[in-house]
Amino acid sequence: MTINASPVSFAEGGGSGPCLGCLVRAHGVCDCLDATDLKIAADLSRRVVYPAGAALALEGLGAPQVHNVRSGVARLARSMPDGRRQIIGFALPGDFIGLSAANPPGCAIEAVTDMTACVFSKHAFEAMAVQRPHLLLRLHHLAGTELHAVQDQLLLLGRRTASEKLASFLLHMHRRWRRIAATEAESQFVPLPMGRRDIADYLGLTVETVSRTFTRFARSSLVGLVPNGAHLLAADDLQRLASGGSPRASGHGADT
Amino acid sequence: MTINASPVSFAEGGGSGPCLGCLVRAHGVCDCLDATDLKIAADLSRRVVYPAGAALALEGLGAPQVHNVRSGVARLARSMPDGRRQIIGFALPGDFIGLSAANPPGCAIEAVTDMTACVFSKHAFEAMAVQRPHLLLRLHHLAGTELHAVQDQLLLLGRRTASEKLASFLLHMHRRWRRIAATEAESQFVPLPMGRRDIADYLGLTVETVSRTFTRFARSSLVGLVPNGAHLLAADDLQRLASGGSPRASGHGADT
DNA sequence: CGACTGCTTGAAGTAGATCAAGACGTGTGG
DNA sequence: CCACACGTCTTGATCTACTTCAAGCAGTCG
Repeated sequence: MTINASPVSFAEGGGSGPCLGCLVRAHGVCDCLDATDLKIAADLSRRVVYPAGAALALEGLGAPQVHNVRSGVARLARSMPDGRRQIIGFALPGDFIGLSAANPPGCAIEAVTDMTACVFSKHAFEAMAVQRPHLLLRLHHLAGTELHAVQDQLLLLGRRTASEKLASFLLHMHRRWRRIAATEAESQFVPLPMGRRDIADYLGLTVETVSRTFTRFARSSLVGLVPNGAHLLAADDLQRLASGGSPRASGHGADT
Repeated sequence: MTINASPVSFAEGGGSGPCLGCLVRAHGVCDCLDATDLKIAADLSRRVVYPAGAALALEGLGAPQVHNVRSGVARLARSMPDGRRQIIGFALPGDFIGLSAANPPGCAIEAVTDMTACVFSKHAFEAMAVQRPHLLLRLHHLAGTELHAVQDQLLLLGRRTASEKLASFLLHMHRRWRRIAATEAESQFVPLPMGRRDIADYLGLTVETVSRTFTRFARSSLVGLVPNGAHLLAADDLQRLASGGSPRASGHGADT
């Protein structure tokens, strides 16, 4: 039950500048740093490898560290004493966890897949940030984006039906992945490395409902299901569904 | 139907320093400003009176202004094309709307009661902020708090039952009001100036369910209902209810 | 005083939860 | 290689918490 994998860390600061070759730099906070500052950041951070299931931070304790995801996917979750869990968000490559992002006093952070991240001491990172208006502004901007995203999530959780939730989720993830992997910009494929349980806890549903809704989507040829992902076969129909375009009448002819 | 009340604005900058006497200053962003900066802020802002129902900002358009609530209550809401609405939050006296708070690209902002606010041009306010580390830090801190609050709301909307939602809401509002009106620190009274509809849209429920749940609480002597408010008669029971204390007592230790 | 609007209460309906098997891998060990 | 256990995903049957529909009721305001 409890996956107790321990992270493998290896300091890599001071090398020939690991950040310069960072594949996700353009999408993250580090984009606004010049070569000099990148060097400083590299010295301040350590590259850490987390196996799937590892905990980067425990719920309740404010993490003393901030993370910059290089590869893999993490989930931020908050849960209730009786086990009910709400996933606050998924952190994809390039995402920054801990400051602007979500984790003020306590959100559990766990690796969904094997992942690598740049880890800074929160304190040191903040100290660096206050010196650099560029970076501070970037963080402020990220906080705004974050806030907006989480508001959408409020609307989704409070007012959308199961189908609308799942459709929104697929489109949302598709957009996020596409931003990262510009190579396959045209691809209608959405990687879904997280399990059904995670999706359910993200959308405020049960696994069964998620599974059933996926099946219904597949039967209506809205999506093609494959292990760890989905192909969006009718993105515009999904879009209409997501925004409540066809309220209440979801049956696309394919009944029984 | 459409309440089209227009705000009454009157510039008051430059007077004998209206901010110094501001009753909510200690709770808001302005707390970190000294007399000189307060004067500058006063010159930058105008005091505006909004009647209940007035719109401070429309959904979809990024508001070009930021608001500092002096008195009264506002609601931030986002809604779907078919009318379903989710209230993102309520702004109480001392709350700051627009920057750290919620309103990046578009949340409708409406006055729940008659209210007064200090209104800044977003641009001018930001310009002032970047010059003042104190203020910027305060805003950053506020953004963190905001983010944390909204995460709680995600958990509430996604995983809590109607009773748990309402109990949480009452306790949450009680805490917030108490922080403002230090005078009545001991009071178990919670002002609820917003209507049932607003509460329902905040909690992801219907008016009927909110009303029924209130009635049930009142019958169980958990709360005493009065117009525009409630007395918390058994705050600890409510607290237990809010955190999911009641379901399946004891139970065999299923987890490790 | 009657129209309006917001709150409450009741009865009926339903989306999604819960309970309960099966199907499908996937890894382990013989 | 198979046999077995284990976890995730799917599917079906039933149940229920909340919604929807439909009145009543109490302030409020012209």
